[in-house]
Amino acid sequence: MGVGDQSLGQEGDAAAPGDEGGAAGRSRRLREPLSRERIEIAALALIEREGLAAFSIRKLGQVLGCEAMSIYHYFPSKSHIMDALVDHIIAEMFPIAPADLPWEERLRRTARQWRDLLKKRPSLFTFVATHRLNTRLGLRWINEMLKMCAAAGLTREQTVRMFRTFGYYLNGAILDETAGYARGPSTVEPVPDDEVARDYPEVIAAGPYFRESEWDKTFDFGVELLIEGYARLAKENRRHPA
Amino acid sequence: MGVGDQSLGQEGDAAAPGDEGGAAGRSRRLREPLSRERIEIAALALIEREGLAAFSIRKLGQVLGCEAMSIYHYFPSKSHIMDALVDHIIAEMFPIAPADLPWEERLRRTARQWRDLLKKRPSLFTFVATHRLNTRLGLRWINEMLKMCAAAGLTREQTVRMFRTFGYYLNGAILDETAGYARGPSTVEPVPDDEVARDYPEVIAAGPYFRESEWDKTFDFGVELLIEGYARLAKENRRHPA
DNA sequence: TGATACTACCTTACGGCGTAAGGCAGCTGA
DNA sequence: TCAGCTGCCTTACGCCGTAAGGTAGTATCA
Repeated sequence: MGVGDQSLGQEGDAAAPGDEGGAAGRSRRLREPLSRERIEIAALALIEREGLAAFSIRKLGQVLGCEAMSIYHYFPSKSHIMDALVDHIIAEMFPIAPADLPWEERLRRTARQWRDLLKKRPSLFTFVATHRLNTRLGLRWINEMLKMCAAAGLTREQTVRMFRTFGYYLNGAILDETAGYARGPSTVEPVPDDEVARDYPEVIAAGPYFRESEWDKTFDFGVELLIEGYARLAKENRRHPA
Repeated sequence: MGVGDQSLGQEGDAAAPGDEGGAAGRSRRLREPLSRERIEIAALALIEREGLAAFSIRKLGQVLGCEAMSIYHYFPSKSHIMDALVDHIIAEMFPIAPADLPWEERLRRTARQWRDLLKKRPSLFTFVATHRLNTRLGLRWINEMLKMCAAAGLTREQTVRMFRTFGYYLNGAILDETAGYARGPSTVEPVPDDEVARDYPEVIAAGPYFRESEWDKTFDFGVELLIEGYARLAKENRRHPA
């Protein structure tokens, strides 16, 4: 896959190669035209296949059967692509949990939904977690979530802190599961097992509950703890109205 | 700062330029010799000054007054440097909160300590959060934290889930404050303010509590909620012993 | 019908990156 | 005196994002 074989690659991937005239313009016809949507979908797939660090515009071009610079006709920079990808997965967070359910259940479902969604795209999530959700779609989602939290019956201030702390927990949990103690790019020189056993007995004793099979339960443990906390606050508010 | 002026840069930065012989070997003497420690400290400073994305071995070399490849004499790769940096800041987490304090207070203090430490190094934290703590020092810290959690009087299983969920919350919170809604590399094309006011009223209403001045309170809100949750679990255990 | 403008995509080139391979000066011990 | 080692430098390779400018095909209008 050197530099010299681009035109070959283009024609090779395409269908119906009957009437090739030989001119560069001809071969362009043979594949589906580019579009923002096509670029985004290919990028999402490439990122999860090769990892965030290995994702590049040039490789994306290879996958799409075009030159790297052609992509810049649809997105002004790589950052703009990344932004579009974040938006792409936020779109999958709609519709949110039905409004006729109790707020506890809605929160639970949203937590699960967000987690399931992002664990399908672990590589992209390491990007999502360290960037903003300031797009229109992101704001819409935050807006809906704030309404959901308001239904718990807390003060406005408590409602916002509830939204924030629940989000903290969610993202922290997913990040840990995604890039955490068990998977992903780990320390270059890990500590040998026998040394761990000798020097860090608590870690060993905790081992069974660190396993991936326990992640679901640990995640729910925290979610329920927080929901109970919010509910308890709401009950106190009712007992001592401002 | 082109490529051709390396040797000039070396001699210019150094002290005591009295006896320069002119040979390349001479000028080397004029600056402090390299060492792992010196490289780590320069790297930490450079990362916070220029950001994680802009951090490179070549720039690190410039700062240190040496060629990029000289650094590879002390670290086999950039990844190894990053690992050393993570270890460097974990070292600052010792000593942990005194063991004679109640576990609630120890947890509170550790939360604050971890948060204060990482907020001083926001750029590095975006790396820490998405990587492992599998070094000896990291394991030692986890080991101590597990002991701290065990003092709450929960079952072994609950203790581990407590450790995990508290860590989820901590890292999620710090990450959000570090790369969150208010700062850092945001969306390339932010939504205009008047559009936010029109379409996302809940976000506007929540605005006052999203401000940076509220972050401390929001952080503590979540910490206390979790600690109360753990304490309540412990009390239930005492009422219904296994 | 032919000129014009626009769209979609390609070519070339630049400066930066991590790092493999190898060189070379100065010191240390034999 | 000389071998070997330490500490650092030189060169080069194949990546990267992207600025600048080209070019073929299509649509529009005279």
